[in-house]
Amino acid sequence: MQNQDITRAHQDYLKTIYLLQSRGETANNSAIAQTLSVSPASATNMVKRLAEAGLIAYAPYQGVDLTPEGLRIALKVVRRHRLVELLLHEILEMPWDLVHSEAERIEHAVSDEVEDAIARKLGNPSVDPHGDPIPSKDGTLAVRAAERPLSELLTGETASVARVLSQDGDRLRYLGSMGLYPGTQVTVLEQSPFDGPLVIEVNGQQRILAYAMARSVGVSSSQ
Amino acid sequence: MQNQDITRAHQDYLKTIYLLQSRGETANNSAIAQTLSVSPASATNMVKRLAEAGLIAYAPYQGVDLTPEGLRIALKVVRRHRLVELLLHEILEMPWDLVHSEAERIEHAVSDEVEDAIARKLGNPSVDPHGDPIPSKDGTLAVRAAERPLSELLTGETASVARVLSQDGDRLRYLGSMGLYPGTQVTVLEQSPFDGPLVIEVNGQQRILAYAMARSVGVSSSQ
DNA sequence: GATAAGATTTAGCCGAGGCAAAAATAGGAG
DNA sequence: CTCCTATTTTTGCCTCGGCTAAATCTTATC
Repeated sequence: MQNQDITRAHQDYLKTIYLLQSRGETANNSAIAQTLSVSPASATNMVKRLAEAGLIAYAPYQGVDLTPEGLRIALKVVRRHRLVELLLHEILEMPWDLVHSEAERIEHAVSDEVEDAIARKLGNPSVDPHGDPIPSKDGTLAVRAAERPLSELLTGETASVARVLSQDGDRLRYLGSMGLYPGTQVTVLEQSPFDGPLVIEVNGQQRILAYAMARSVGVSSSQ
Repeated sequence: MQNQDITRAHQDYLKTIYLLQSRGETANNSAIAQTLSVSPASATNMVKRLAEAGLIAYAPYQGVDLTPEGLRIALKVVRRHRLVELLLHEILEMPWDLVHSEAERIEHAVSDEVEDAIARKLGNPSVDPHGDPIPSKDGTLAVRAAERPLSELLTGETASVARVLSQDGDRLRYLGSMGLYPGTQVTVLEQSPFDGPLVIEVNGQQRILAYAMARSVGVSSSQ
């Protein structure tokens, strides 16, 4: 049907809408425009075209929602993005703070065959290097253990890092430098009041972590 | 300077011009248009823009030639293309007849960092899965042993496959199915006159090969 | 209910990179 | 030297996906 005139731009918009919604934000025009570094007018324009193509439901001034077909494409793009991140990180051994922006371009050049080959090589992984879940081929997401921000752990509590939400290279590198990768165990030793910094223990080392940073680290109950 | 407004289209044209010239053909308008599956008018149009950008030398009706800067970019694209082919074939274990067309898209999404990471992982290879040489980072090509078509071997002569020139998936798969990969030893047992088929021995097996196919296999003296 | 502020949409524009049809040129045959 | 044919270029057009500025709608506040 509307098979293969889905351009890079279409994919980027659909992915953005999906990601905004999946993290609980409303996918309104300004959010889309801002995420894609595009003017609000351009976003409106593209949103109208996506609606015409049957990929989103849209009524002027009312925000947007993915149709089943739009969701299918968005999940495909997200899957490719995260598989590429893993390929770059695990096989090509690139630092984890670089892989996101690289994957942003490569995801659009990956075919079904390459997608399958990467997944096979990596053993059909279910999370990417930041702990974000990878949609399966048929568009389902693995159920994940309940997650809360590291900033909300109780003093003395231990949990394991489930995902790291920042997209910013410098912040990622900083968090990585103290060992806060998905899978790492972390204990909160002390918490300052009024959203102050935390003292945590990671890999036997004590560290101080700003509250804002701790909010971008998701943890789940150990084991 | 003219740093980063080199689009995918620019890269494709420069690469095409380079490849045409490197295999001895003149890079005239029709050849470029045909290779890129584009109308002659579009080719003229783009050629003019590349000339304005200082990437090719061009005078109307006189054909084109790469400037040093244009050559540099073309070699970079070719390098990325062939590295991606190897990545797909050797690490992701995709069949060799698929990797060319996949690399055609991925090459444009690869940054310097990813290029380096692939080369590192593969041990800085100098040829791709089809035996085509990979330009080095500084734009030099390894000197290769003299090559001639398999069709020109003398009866009884043994040589080793150096490269396989076809880009066509079916033909590649066919040649691969009889073991004619770069590196394989091949002996000509018999040749029919008037450009007739050859009888060859590959990996201990006797095979019959059409003259036209034999022309697309380059060989060099064994060892 | 009126209004100001903020979000969204419309209007009109641009450049990249395609196309087809028409015009111009090159180059070989006479 | 002239003419015919094939190639190349010009012309004029189109779509995609951006942009700014202006108009319009929503909504929160009085």
